[in-house]
Amino acid sequence: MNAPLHEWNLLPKDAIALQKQLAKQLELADRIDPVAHIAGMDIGFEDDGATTRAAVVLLKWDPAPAPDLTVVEQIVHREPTRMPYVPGLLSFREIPAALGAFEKLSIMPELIMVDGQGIAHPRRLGIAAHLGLWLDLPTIGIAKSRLYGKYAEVGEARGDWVPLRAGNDTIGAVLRSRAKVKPVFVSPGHRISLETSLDWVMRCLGRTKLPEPTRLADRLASRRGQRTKQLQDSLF
DNA sequence: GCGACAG
DNA sequence: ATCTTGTCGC
Repeated sequence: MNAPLHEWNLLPKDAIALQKQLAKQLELADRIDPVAHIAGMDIGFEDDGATTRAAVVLLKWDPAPAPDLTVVEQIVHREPTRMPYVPGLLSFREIPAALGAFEKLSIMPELIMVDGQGIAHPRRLGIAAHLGLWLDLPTIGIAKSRLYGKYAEVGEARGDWVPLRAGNDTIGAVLRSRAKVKPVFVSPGHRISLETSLDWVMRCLGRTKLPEPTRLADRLASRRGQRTKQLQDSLF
């Protein structure tokens, strides 16, 4: 599964054409193996953007006796940044480093939660969808802000959600993952439906806005998250 | 033509 | 995304 450079270093027009082709291969019906492990993935940058830092956190999922998630592995993988950020083409900038991190994982998960959009994208190929296709694994996109789609106001209670739509299609959901806090944008990536995506996000929610897999990956990928963790650890 | 625009 | 302390609120 080595990623040839030509697959990622594309001119915008070619990247856009490729997205349209790949989107046709997405499966939006559930095709998920029994879930034993869930991974969270996020990207951060260092050296003023010169280095891309991919973080993957692997959690063990225990449904009984009480739903529980336990961290079993954490990977941080660094690579030189190869593309600038272009709205709509995020996956070409971040996936290469993400793949490097997944290759270092000793166990592959049955489900991946990605920081970013799934199909809630102008060409239905957000980073979660693109990664799901490449790894051939179920993926869910959980973004902290909107890239594409229209939506009505969401209720204030935790668990309330409204559809995120584009034309006549529902491409995701705007979910109030925590009472009175800005909602998150959930959209299926690959091999999963929106309903199941929402179920998993709710099941992985602690008392924070982001579900555990993405929250932990976020912390591992970001500078401030590392500093905060070290500070907390030093306080025992 | 004028905004909007994941991370 | 990143630069960054304290501070307001549940």
